[in-house]
Amino acid sequence: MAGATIRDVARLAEVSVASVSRALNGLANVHPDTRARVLAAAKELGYVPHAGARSLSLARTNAIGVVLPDLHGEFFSELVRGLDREASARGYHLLLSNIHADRDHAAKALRTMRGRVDGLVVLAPYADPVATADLLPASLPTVMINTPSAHGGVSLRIDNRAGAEAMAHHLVAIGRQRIVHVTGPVGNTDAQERLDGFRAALPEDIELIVVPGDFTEPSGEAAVARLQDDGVAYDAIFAGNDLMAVGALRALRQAGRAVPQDVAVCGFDDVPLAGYLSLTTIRVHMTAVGARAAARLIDALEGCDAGAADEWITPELVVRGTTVTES
Amino acid sequence: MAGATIRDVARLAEVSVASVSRALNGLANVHPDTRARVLAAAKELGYVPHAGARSLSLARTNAIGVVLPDLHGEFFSELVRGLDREASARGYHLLLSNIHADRDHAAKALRTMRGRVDGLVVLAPYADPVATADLLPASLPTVMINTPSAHGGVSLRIDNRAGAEAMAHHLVAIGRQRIVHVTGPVGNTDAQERLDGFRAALPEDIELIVVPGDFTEPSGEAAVARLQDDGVAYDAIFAGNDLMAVGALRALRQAGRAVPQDVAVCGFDDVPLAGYLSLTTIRVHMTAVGARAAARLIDALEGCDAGAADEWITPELVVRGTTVTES
DNA sequence: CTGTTAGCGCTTTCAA
DNA sequence: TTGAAAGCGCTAACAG
Repeated sequence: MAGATIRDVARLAEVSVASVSRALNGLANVHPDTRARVLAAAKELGYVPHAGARSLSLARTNAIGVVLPDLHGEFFSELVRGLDREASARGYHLLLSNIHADRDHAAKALRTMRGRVDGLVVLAPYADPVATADLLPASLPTVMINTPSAHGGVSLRIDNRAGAEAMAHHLVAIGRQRIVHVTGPVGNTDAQERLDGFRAALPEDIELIVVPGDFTEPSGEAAVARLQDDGVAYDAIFAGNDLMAVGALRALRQAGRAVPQDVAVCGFDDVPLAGYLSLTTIRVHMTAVGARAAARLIDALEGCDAGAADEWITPELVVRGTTVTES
Repeated sequence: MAGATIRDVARLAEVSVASVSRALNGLANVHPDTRARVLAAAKELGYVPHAGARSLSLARTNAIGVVLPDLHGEFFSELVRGLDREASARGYHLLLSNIHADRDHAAKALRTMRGRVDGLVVLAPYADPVATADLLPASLPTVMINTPSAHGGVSLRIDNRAGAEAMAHHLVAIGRQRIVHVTGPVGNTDAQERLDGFRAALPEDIELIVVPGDFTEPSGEAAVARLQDDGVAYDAIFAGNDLMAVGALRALRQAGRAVPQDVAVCGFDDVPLAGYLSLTTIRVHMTAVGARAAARLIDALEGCDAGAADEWITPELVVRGTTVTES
């Protein structure tokens, strides 16, 4: 019952292990009769090839390691889904490894991937790309997500700037003049890029009011409260992410201001709740990111890589009821 | 740069490969000097052991295969998080494999796990447990989730009945008399168990009105509309899942009925939206399910398994504003 | 077309 | 305490 080997099959079929290997792998140079005998023997024994042994022999595992800082939420599951879709379509498995803040742990986790996978997709937990690159086993091809490719490998970047620009154009197009941006936490790269892109895309005659936030719902609420207290006039709020936009919506409702008539509200990310609340936002299509990451890595593994070192994924503007009145 | 082997280390340290192996694995019978030389050589070469080769030799991979029908949503990511938490705490990796409806594909996916993983956690895509069990490579220990353990292995079950019973008690406790249950699709096991448990826990003097649904939001909306049309009187709705409860809430609001005063509303699952809408529901703690599944599997692998074949995970009643007025 | 054989990189008896 | 050597299960020359 427990694991017939290729040798057992060879014995039963009365051929050599080489013939079994050839027959089972569909090579051409096998006599039909031989192949039939092998297939029959394999079926009779319930033979299943031992992937580990195969990998060792071929020096290929057909698996890719996925290293993530954190396994939370929608973001993660979409990314993994994209990775899996592409990987399984091309005959690869996914080996998951989540990495916590601890550096040593991270280094060990990466090392134990050697000999298990052919390459790595890494969503770096550290701000410092060089430091992260240092942890990688030099022998493993790697695709980084959202980290500049300091290590000379491939890197996939979310184009936060482009997303923020698209939102700027949208708000201007619907005639908004005095726009508030609620930022993410200081030091957060995504937050910074969104602010920069937004500011850069805004025409001179549009006023931009920047209010600090930290990507949490309460901070969005607080931002609106502060604006009210200070008596600041504005006709649009672009929150650095959807959670803060949701908080802003709540505060605006309490303050009795009409959305989108008085104030247009929008966020970034397109979390599931955004659809429910009809929030205009920027969708970061993580499924696509995952699929591209897997595709680039496998291309590299199979020696047919073409693309540039850095590839940008452009997020998509999703216009909903918080910026335009719905028909 | 690319992958020093144990032999390289041995050569540099001027010892045998056996000594390198012993030194690196921390065995006792190694002279301190030897160990030091080996460690130095390993560090100099940047040696990282080849997990694949190690597995083959030890007949242990320290990986567990996770086979899921579908990688969608919160449900999935919570489950994986639980699996990963337990697995990585005990030194195991997770190898992901999603299985589509196609049987042959499923069988192949399962087979290619042999030699890659030490055991399997399977969330069966098929209603028929026996058929699913048949696909499993007989040699791999397996924990099934939400499938009766027809195969003689371990099985983790979500206790839908217990959840529905808890909800029944809650609704009765708050004085509801004529209760509607919106069912899931016919043939769905979860849906059936929820209905059965709910019915069984309701006292004789409480009226139960069963309305068909299909686990979608529109079907929850439609159910309420139908009740209105038919002029049916009721003071509570227990939807078979949260999505339908959300639909029901929307329809009730349109119909101008007050929640929870006129009608108490509750669901099942505790999706993220439920918290936002303050929906009373039953939380299925998938993280716990995942962690238990990994724990049971690893226990079995390491020969210290104790528990029963079937283990029930009891979901938790979460009381919110759609059944009781919030303080 | 088929069998023999030498590895893949590591662990582990078995002797020394 | 150490080294030589035999595998783990499979693939891939290389001869026949």
